[in-house]
Amino acid sequence: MGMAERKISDAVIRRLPRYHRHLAALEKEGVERISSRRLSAELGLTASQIRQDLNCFGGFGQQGYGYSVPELRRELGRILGLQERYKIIIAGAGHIGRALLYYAGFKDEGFDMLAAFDVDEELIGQTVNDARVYHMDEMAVFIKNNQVDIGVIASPRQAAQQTADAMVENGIRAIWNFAPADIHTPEQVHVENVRLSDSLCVLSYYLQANRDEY
Amino acid sequence: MGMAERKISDAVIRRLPRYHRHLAALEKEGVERISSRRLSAELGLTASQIRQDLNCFGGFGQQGYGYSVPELRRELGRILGLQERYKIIIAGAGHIGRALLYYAGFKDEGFDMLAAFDVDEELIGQTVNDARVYHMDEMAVFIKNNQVDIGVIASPRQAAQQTADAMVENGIRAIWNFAPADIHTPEQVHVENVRLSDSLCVLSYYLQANRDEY
DNA sequence: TAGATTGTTAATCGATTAACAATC
DNA sequence: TAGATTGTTAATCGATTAACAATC
Repeated sequence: MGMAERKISDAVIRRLPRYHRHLAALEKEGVERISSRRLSAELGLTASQIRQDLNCFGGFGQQGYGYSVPELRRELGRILGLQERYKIIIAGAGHIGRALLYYAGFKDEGFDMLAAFDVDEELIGQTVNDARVYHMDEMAVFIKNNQVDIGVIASPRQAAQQTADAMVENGIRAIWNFAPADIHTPEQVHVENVRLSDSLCVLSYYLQANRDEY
Repeated sequence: MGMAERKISDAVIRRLPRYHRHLAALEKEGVERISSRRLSAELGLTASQIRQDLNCFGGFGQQGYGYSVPELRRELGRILGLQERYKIIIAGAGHIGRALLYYAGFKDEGFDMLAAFDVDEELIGQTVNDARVYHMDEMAVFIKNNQVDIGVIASPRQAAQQTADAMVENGIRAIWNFAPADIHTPEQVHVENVRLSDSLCVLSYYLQANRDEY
């Protein structure tokens, strides 16, 4: 694998989970096959784009027929690495951190939330949906001992970079960042930013832009 | 306003909050001016792109000098519509909905979380960080009476489209969607999707892709 | 003035869309 | 077979980057 395959663009990767999720829903409904045309209508994309995206990874369809829903769903799951289980820890057991711990859907999708870390003595020692909250100082050792795959940053903005550094230092290669900060990491570490307040700002922009159209 | 101005691309809009946030931080530190070059290094973009982006809205800089941090911050705030206050309601008072109600930062940025709505009798009547939880049936009237600007969908996947319809019907033109569903709305309504599990899938993909490089 | 840095045009790059032959 | 729909190449479109004259 890897090597000679030409690089898949990030734009393509970001559409794959949508395909996967939609196909999973179709599969549940018992739909057996689907054309790129129908898929495009349901997802608000073009059929051409969907076929291009899928053909980055192989020809999963059949001329005149379309795609087998269960097969395509399975292939997308494999491409996304969803057959694996991932170990996750959360830095910051505040409201967002705890909400993530409670979200049961993640476990079903292969993501195990092992523990959270905080500096607030009130929170330390608590158990949230089977995950224990430890003192932040114990994070490094925990990551190493448990071979954690993904680190979530749900700590305050000021602590974000430091937290990321500690995660990277202990072998984490994927960071899910909820702090409104621009985190710098070595390039082999993938950072996925969830910038909640940025996305509210975008809503604000479009509300204003619409208002100005009169 | 509006009219003749050529349309600003969504890619540009999505960078504006990052500029704004970074400039706000610089301003707090007392930094008075900054060049596109330095800004680009700190944000991981190119200087050229930053100048292009800003010049969609006007020439805020000065040759040989750069940009005045407070002035550019102010201009970006105005462009994003952040001088206004926005009224928000949340459909779904589960863990995510409540975490959003608790996030104090939003209020500071002009976003007032007025109320939440749910069908769970246990939650109805509770007060979360000054916001009351009402029965879902009361949402429509509340939106109309209070001229709500932004509707947050933090309800289960199955209820998402129906919730969105109710919001749109009652005049909401901006939706912040946390449900893993593709919501369809009239085009004048802006939907901002926060697809948490999609972004976990992207992390999964990159973890696997890295693994395969050996 | 000399040096720095913008605003802006032109060049490049990449992503999306269109088109259609292949084929089920 | 006829109709449908893919896989794939080519055309288009848009976004990013480079370059540099203008100018503080």
